[in-house]
Amino acid sequence: MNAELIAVVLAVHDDTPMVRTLEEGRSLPSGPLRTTHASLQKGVRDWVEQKTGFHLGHVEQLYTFVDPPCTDGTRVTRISYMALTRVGADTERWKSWYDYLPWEDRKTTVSSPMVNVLEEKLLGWAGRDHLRQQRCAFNFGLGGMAWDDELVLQRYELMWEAGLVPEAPHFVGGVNFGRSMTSNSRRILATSIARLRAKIKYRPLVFELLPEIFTLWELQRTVEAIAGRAVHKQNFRRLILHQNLVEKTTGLSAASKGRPAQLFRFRRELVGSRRFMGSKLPLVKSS
Amino acid sequence: MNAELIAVVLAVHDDTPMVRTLEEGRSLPSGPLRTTHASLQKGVRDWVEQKTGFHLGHVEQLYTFVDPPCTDGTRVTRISYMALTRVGADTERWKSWYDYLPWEDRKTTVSSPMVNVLEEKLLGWAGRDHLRQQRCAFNFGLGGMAWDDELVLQRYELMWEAGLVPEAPHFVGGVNFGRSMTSNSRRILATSIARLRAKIKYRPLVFELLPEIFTLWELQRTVEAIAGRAVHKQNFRRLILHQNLVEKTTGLSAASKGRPAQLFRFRRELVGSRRFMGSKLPLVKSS
DNA sequence: GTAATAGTGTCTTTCAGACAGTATGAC
DNA sequence: GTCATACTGTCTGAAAGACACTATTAC
Repeated sequence: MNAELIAVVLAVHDDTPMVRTLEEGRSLPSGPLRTTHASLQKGVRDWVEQKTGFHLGHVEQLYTFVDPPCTDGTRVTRISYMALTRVGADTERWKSWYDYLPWEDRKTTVSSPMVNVLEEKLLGWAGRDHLRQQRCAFNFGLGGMAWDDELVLQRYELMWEAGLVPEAPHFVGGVNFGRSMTSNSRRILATSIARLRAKIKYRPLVFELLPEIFTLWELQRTVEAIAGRAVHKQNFRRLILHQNLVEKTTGLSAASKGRPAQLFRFRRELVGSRRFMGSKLPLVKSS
Repeated sequence: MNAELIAVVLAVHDDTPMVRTLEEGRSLPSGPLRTTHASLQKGVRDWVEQKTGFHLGHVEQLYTFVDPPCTDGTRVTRISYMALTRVGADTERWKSWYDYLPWEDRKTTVSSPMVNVLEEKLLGWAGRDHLRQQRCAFNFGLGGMAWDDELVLQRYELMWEAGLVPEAPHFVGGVNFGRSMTSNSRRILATSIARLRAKIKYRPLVFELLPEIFTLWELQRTVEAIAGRAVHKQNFRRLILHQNLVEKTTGLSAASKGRPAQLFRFRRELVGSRRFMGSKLPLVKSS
């Protein structure tokens, strides 16, 4: 056994982006590549679907790394994968992304006390170093710079470098920003979120996280959950409808309040022959 | 030895994007991960720099895959990397990308006989299958659809599926579109080109392929070589200059013909704290 | 002067972003 | 009717895209 597969299994449940975890949320599911597996991707699908019973809608490779060599000279290769699924209700083992990376949720935590402390600590680490200051400003959207939701990994790595996460050997202690995980699992989670956030802007991946039939408002809330940002409603609608990637179904949503919404279906046959929303989210200015 | 590193070493020489090859251009350099290597990336740097003497400016992981298991149950994990360098003159071992993927060079080969035959064969394969037709149109920019320079891998895979490359087990024979390579090397090359084309649009990677001092025209020609497309000169200038990522140097270029050009230097200190050209190339309409 | 390349100014079209208003349900 | 949510139409300002023009060299 020389290759280990790590899976970041993601779902969105109740407008919260969730990740499937083990050991009270301290690690990610992983398993060895078997000789019966025809490929790495098939290996991931196999044991995740077997173990959890979930159907994985989209599986994609993230990153490969090696452990330091064992005494006998062999070393384990670890290959991380992102997988999207629709079920995410088994709430014991599913945790919100933002439990681990709370600063990534700009929808609710902008200028929260946590973020204020975080920015303060970062700038303290930067000190008079102009380059560090620039990196902090760019990656965390400080000093008037725009927040870039795709820089998830860079932000985690900056936190690591600054010793603000327990995973770092030079952890300064004090406040804990989000739950930590064993070894580099939180880093892998960050990689996965970054990839997903980047990709939903040009590939129709959101639909893997939604039920077959959905309203535009549900679609928007799912995108917002993933991006961690509020999206401009009317412009989002315009964008989606101009793409012709969704089509109306006959029904209407059961509205508890207000006017019932039109239901839509993803035109799945167009995967592989269409782009999606032209690479940008229609954000609202407030963020 | 259970992990093998494969390197796609790229450079741009004389406005031609080059890749470093072995065995008369039929394979890519590769080598085993040693126990002395602290990480995969260090491993790649180590043996490429040792073997070739080139300094690698930027190294980035591409994709990992496994061979079918050996009789003893072990299987080799192969991890591919893209590496950028500035030297690319040892012309024996360096080949143009477009020798292998000639249809990717839209600057010179749009509506060439080769492309015409290629499109014809693709549509022949698609037949009456509407989905296949759509995929061909989308990926190869047929029927009025725009050419997307980032779909390098998708195009190669479509060629493979259609049996138009000798690497495919169901190769239909006849015309060879570009040089083929052993095993899946051409696929890895395609992955690398796709990654680079995508990334130069938002990260300042081009400068790793240019000398320290360059003119805007040289910068543009390097970008064009990579993207395989002609770029609108004035709009490209505007884009670059508005980014503040390059600064004038005192000198002027030695002009053989025409007015000498201003020389520029990349503000390397801004890597990691800047985007680059806002995610789009200013193309010229003719393409 | 011409040829050739470098560089500037500006017009037009497109689209992101924002706003105001109408429609349809529950009560 | 009010409240709440769904949906439509349109204005504006900032870029993308395109075009016309000036500048500086070699000959």
